Amino acid sequence: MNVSTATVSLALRDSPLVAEQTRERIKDHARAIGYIYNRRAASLRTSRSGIVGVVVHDIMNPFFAEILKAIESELDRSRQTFILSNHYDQLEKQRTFIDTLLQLGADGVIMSPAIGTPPEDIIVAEENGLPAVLIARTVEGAQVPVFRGDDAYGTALATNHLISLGHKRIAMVGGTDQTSTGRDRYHGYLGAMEKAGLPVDPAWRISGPRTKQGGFEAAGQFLALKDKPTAACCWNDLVAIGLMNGISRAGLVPGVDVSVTGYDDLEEAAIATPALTTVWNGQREVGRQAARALLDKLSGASVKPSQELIRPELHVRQSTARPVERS
Amino acid sequence: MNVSTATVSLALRDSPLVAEQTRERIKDHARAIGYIYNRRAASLRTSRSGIVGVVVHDIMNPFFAEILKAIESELDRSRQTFILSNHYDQLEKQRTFIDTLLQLGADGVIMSPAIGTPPEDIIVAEENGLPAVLIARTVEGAQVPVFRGDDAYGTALATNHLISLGHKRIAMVGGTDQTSTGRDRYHGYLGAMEKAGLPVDPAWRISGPRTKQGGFEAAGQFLALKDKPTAACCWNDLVAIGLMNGISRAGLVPGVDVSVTGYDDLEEAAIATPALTTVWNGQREVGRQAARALLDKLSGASVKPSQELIRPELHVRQSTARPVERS
DNA sequence: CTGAAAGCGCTTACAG
DNA sequence: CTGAAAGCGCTTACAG
Repeated sequence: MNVSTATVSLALRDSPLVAEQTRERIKDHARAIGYIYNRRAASLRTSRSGIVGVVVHDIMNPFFAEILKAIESELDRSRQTFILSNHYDQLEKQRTFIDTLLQLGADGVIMSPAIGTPPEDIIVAEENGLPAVLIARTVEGAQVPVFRGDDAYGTALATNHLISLGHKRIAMVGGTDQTSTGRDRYHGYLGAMEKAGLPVDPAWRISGPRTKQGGFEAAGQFLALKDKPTAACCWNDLVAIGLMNGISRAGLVPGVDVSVTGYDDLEEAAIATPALTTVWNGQREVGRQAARALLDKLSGASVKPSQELIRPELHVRQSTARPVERS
Repeated sequence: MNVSTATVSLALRDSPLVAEQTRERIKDHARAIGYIYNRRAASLRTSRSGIVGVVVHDIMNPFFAEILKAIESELDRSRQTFILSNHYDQLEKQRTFIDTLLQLGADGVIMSPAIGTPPEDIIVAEENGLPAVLIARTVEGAQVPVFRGDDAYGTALATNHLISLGHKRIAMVGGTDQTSTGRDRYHGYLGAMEKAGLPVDPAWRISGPRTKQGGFEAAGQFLALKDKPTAACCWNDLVAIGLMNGISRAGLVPGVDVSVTGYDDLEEAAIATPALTTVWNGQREVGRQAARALLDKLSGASVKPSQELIRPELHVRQSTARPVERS
């Protein structure tokens, strides 16, 4: 060939500094010998890796499915490789992952922070050249952009819907107060009840469940409540569907004997039996905007550490109806 | 500090070549200045990256959840970083991913190959130093280890169970003949029917659906069959649950009017209404063994390109019962 | 037990 | 438009 490595390097990256003919000749030859570009070497030199990390509680949770898909398609477009990881709400796992990203020289990270994430964890990452963007949950004190749904508004939507149907005793099933999301959703429910002048019995708060299995198991507790509520405002669709399954198993009919609302509007909500009334959470938007914000940061734009709240929408289906007064 | 970089390098990796005192001094100092190990540089030098790629159709599909978790925990133990990707059964996406792995100098790849993967794709990867292990699906002609369930045996289990309950007209809903899995499962069903001397109407094969949504939509087609089958042997749990939802929506009772079997035994199968009779597929074993095999390959052991078939088990629940003869 | 030197495969000024 | 040289941050023989 008789060209210098510099020329090869430029040619392969389509630099106009190389004559078209030379460029083609080099490219053909590269293809012919099965040349494999060594990104480690390039990255070592440029300190850009083309890698973006994404870490959430559990990538297998369908709640994240749409978010991740949106992130994936945004990043694909910018030819960034993305590395996914679960932290299962364990700070240690999250730290190990961030460490790995730093060692690999990742360009940035999108994270749904684990419960108890101190702002320092994020600050340290940023100081070491790993810009971060948060999704779904906030970390107080971390000066980074956050993208999530307006959770308080969303559960208020669901609760108001139940109230307007005539329900007065409404339980809130699932979720935990240890996350900003959990607190916000609970407050949305409380606020709606208060505004309607309805009393709230602390026993109506069944906290904890976050999965279908959890919702299923919570059915027993729910059905055993004295002065049983006529409706349940659930933490998410998984809990709602599990709860409905548990209610069916006990011989009652969800959507008739007990009204149930979900949260997230998973694909599954529409085909559940009965079809689930739920709150659409804008997951796709969350993913898209978070990825965009990170890419902006990477290209040097100054992204201010704002809270972006996506406005949820109520999707009414068959799992909610007027209360049946048993006398 | 006054030590050479060589000493630092050795000290940080706990080499016995460095005096304990020196080692501690170096480590303390590294911590103090917030030293971050540069894996790109190390990898460039050693040509070992500590990265393993995993690519499947869709990581959000719950079928892969247990497999991925098992792989994750095996790889974690060997301190390998794993990079996950979806190929959505698009060869191009799969190729791009393998290319990325090659460029990053990944140590190996575990893949559930996309439909139509030619053996060359795998051979090229291996020749470029990226050993591969397959899960769930086989690629004829690729000399690599494969780990999957014994699909034909599994659907035969389900079909025989239905036959033993007295069903004679049994449909097979979902899946595609374009994958080895699809063909194997269909053959298991066919074989069981034949062995029992039962005729099979080609119209009973409703191929295609692989998701809950797909199963839900297939309900219409199933219920419209002339001489409607009394049972459906489904491609997987998602299809089965979707089908049951569709059957309910049409006013029939799954598990009574129509018996339904699933495949995979997802967590969800046990809490479906009715609880789903299904075939446990040994996902955890598949993931564990595949990861082990790859790690063995990485550590230089010679791993023969065998087919490892995990033996499935039937889990009987409430979605199957004797046929109701309507006269 | 520790240090000086070479080299992994790129990219980027700098010369020509 | 092309080439020679330096350097990114490690690890690994090799000397001492």
